[in-house]
Amino acid sequence: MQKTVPHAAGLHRASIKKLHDLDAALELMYYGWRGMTLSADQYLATLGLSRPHHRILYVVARQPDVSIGSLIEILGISKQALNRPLNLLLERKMLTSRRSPEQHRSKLLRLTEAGKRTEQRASDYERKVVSEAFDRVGPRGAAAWMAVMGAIADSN
Amino acid sequence: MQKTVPHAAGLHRASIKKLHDLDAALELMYYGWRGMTLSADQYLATLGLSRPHHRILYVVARQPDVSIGSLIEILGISKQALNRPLNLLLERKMLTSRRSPEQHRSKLLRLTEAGKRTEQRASDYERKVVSEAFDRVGPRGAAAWMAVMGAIADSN
DNA sequence: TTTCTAAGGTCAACATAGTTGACTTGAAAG
DNA sequence: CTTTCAAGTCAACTATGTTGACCTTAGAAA
Repeated sequence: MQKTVPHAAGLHRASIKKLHDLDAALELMYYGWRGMTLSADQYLATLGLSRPHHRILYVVARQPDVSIGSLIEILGISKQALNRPLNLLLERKMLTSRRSPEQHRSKLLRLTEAGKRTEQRASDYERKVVSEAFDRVGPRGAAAWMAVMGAIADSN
Repeated sequence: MQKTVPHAAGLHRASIKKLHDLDAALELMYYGWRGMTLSADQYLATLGLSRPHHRILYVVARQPDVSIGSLIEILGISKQALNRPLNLLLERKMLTSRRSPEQHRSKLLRLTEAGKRTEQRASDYERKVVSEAFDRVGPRGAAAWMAVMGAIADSN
């Protein structure tokens, strides 16, 4: 989880024939996701971190004092899958964990200053990509993008 | 690659506080990608297949007689990583591989009827999701979505 | 007080998807 | 005949996830 920093490929969009009207949209979703996360992932890799660490930092930044159980639910992964990246972040002192005064059962997670810094920088890379794209299409285009993505996200 | 069919979680979008203006967009990209691929992945799982198999089928459907080398380049993965899913598809007779008459070195890949059927169904699930979302926002919204995604995809 | 329950933590085994590196094979080209 | 190159294979590894089983801790209830 923190050793090699492999490939770092840029992977230009391959242009292949379209069989259907919507093929371009399918490919754009794939390359869009990769395009948004690529620079953030490269930054995170320099710290020996990756996507799951970022997801944890992202959520804790927005829900300070979140419990482990809630975090598991929000991230949609198992407790065991959360365990390793979470412990790495605690070891690296990007997160603190304390028991709440009243609800002594749960632990409350917070970001340290280092954690906040890292979360911000990684998320900034992603926001920068989105922001530049939004600038090209104006506020109405951005709103339409949000509407489409919302419909897709809620389609299940 | 073809045994258990785990979790199949639906994972509703978690609504967490927004620290920045564009946080909603970051989250929509994540949930959008998942929303588009979820039903296709569920279908593929019933066949013991998954995303990498679909990616192979998708490309070969659109570039019949593609060589292994080109496929590697288009998919952006290593020859060794391609090997297992590709062989499974050959064993399952979803793909055929033959040597070309003139360029006898390279192998040419094609979909069998079964391969075409599977590729179509899986891609249909994805197109259906996108199509319904596009219907809600109209052609101008769809065009804006494409423009934003194109800008994001090409941002590196 | 003892017992039950819920949250958290840990360990083992496994699946999947990728990586490098080191080969072999088979056909084309010199 | 030898070299070159595409393809194929084997091993070892990393990373991210999954189940299942089990333990610890602490609050709640009997």
